[in-house]
Amino acid sequence: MAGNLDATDWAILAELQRDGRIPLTELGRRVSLSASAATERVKRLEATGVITGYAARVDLAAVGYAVLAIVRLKYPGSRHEPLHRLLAERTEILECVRVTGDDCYVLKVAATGMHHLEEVVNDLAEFGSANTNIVYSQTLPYRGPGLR
Amino acid sequence: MAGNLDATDWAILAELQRDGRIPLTELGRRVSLSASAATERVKRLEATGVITGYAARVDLAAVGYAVLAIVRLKYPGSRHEPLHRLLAERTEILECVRVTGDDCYVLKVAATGMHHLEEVVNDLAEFGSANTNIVYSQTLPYRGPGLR
DNA sequence: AGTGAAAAATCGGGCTG
DNA sequence: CAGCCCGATTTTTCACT
Repeated sequence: MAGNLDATDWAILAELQRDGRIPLTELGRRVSLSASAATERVKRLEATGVITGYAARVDLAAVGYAVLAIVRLKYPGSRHEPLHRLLAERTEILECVRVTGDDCYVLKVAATGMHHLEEVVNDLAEFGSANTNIVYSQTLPYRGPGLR
Repeated sequence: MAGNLDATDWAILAELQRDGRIPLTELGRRVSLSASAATERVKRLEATGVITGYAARVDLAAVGYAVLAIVRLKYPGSRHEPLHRLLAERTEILECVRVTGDDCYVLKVAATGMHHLEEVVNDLAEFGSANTNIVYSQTLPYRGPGLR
């Protein structure tokens, strides 16, 4: 966990977060480095765990998930294995974080429609009281750190 | 756009979401396609807007953001421009969705520490009542659609 | 789906502060 | 001594058939 990143490292992170598939030589060009130096930097960022991977961004609506929802789950007790099992089975659950406060978990759920969403929420409601909010629009789609 | 994806398309999406930087020839190998056929498929997925881009995943803690929080913002009225301006300035706000229900917006905020988080929340509280939950752990870090 | 030219990734070695 | 640059070899990409 090297927290010592210079301006060049940040520039590299910005470029790779914007376009994770740019050739390393092109990356070097953009941050004013030779191809091998850029490669070296990227390798180091990967090795130290700063860059954890690369992913294609997929449009949810385009693959049939018309509905996105935020579900807050109040989860009494401390038996968390059943929830983990559900997360493994239900691939419609895209994200799940454990948080402070009254709601123990906040989840992001993708569904093909309201009926489908209802099914997933039913499964979640087995564990505790589920509070669901439908997403109108992604005002700011996820951006990584350091990006404007 | 094109909601007609066959099993091969899904396999391609799964591979590219897991590792967005694999060579197309390697991708073809994994989904039992020739390099050119795989390339063709990927190009089509990009052109039809299914794949919207590629991004490096960056570990927030590793770049100095030790604290992650979910902020729910109750936003009275309908003047949304000031919020958009704040989103543009505060790069610590990583994500923002507009939702149904009492809370108008749900935001994801990364901060270097509690003091930093307080600053960001103060800015947000200018707009309405802000309800903040600190993230203990990412039970399920974001995964794209179709991934197990 | 195969082919060949262009481009990029990889590796080794040498240079500078 | 870490970080960068250069050039040769292997691999991938791209336009065309």
